[in-house]
Amino acid sequence: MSRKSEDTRARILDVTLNLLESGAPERTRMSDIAKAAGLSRQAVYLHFPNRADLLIAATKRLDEKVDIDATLAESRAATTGAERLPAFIAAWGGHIPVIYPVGRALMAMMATDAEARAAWENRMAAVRHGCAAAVAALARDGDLRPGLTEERATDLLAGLLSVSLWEHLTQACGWSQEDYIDEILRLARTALTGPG
Amino acid sequence: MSRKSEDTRARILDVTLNLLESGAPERTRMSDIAKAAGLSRQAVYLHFPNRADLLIAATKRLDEKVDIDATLAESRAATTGAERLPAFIAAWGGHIPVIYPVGRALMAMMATDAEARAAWENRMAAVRHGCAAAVAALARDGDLRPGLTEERATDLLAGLLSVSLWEHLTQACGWSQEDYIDEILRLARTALTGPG
DNA sequence: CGTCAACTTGACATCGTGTCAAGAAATTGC
DNA sequence: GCAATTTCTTGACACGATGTCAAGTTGACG
Repeated sequence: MSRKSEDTRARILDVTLNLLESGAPERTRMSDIAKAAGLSRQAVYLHFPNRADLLIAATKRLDEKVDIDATLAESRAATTGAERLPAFIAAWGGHIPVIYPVGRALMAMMATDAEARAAWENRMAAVRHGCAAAVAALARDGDLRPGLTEERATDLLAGLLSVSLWEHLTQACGWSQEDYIDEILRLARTALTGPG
Repeated sequence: MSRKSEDTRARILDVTLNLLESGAPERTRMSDIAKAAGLSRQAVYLHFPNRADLLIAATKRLDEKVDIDATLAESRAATTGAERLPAFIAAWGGHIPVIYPVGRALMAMMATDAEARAAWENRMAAVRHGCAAAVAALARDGDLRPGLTEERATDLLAGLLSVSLWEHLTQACGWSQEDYIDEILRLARTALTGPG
């Protein structure tokens, strides 16, 4: 694993992310990626066994770049549920547009590729984990709406923070990111903590 | 257009719906459909120009079968917004599991096929129309939360009633249909009419 | 100089969609 | 009941994309 090989690998991933972000996600065939990286199509296969693995690696690279952990640390710092919920929603909600292009490509592969599906579900499980933590904080404070189990509340919050709903409101309906965050927060609050 | 041709066409559509509903939606290639209908693959192309058109026709056939219009008429009969909202949510929410198998196949095609995308968006526009009507009824009664425009409220309601959210809660999280309806109704009420 | 890793070139297999042409079988019209 | 027309079959083929294989080239480093 020489320096050069690592560089090429990184270049492939960067180029892939660029292609996905630059408007035409259907133009990210293996040959498009290779061309953009200044390589032959086969050279790409020397670094990634298949397209699914390449896309998954690209999401991981993106995570490193934007340091999602640091972003989420902020919400983990909040002690009370009432503070943690908006912090988490702002953090994840703000991260969705960043991962959306590559997430979209992965979601498109899910239909056919089991590996892509597993990778995406794995990422969503991580989000769910964050949801569960926020819900637990609410529960600890006794703020959870009566009759709502923590698990149910987590399901609900994860649903409200799904990429699909974000896509619907911001992409299809044209909401600003700010409006999206505000409305989802309001929704989550009333759904989880009940009226009042 | 003889009787026989119509019959064959209908048989193809029924068989397609059966395949989609019967667990293995990825096993609905043109050849699978043909085999299940007792036809050659090419015969299917004599009735439908391509897979997208076939799936779209299948959704239309499904609509006829379950008479979605009759179902929605019930919600249209409600006069006040407070009555109309739950009626509409129950009607559409109850319809989702019926159209889910074919909707899923169409959604999977959306990534590549522009025609499939247009067909699905067209259907979703119809749902949005129902959402708008329910929102309008609330607005007429003065029940809409202050600061929320009718359009925004419609966006929100359509998002809450999206197939994706239904899929997440009932398929991924295992909620019962009843729990789903209850929770979405509660969410919609608090989101649209505000606390109280 | 020789070796090894990275890369290229070009051919090929596979899968699913969609097309085409020639002919068989069934239905319909007269 | 026969002829015309429609429905369907058989079998071949093109295409686009993924992924594989084999042989050869280039360049760095000891």
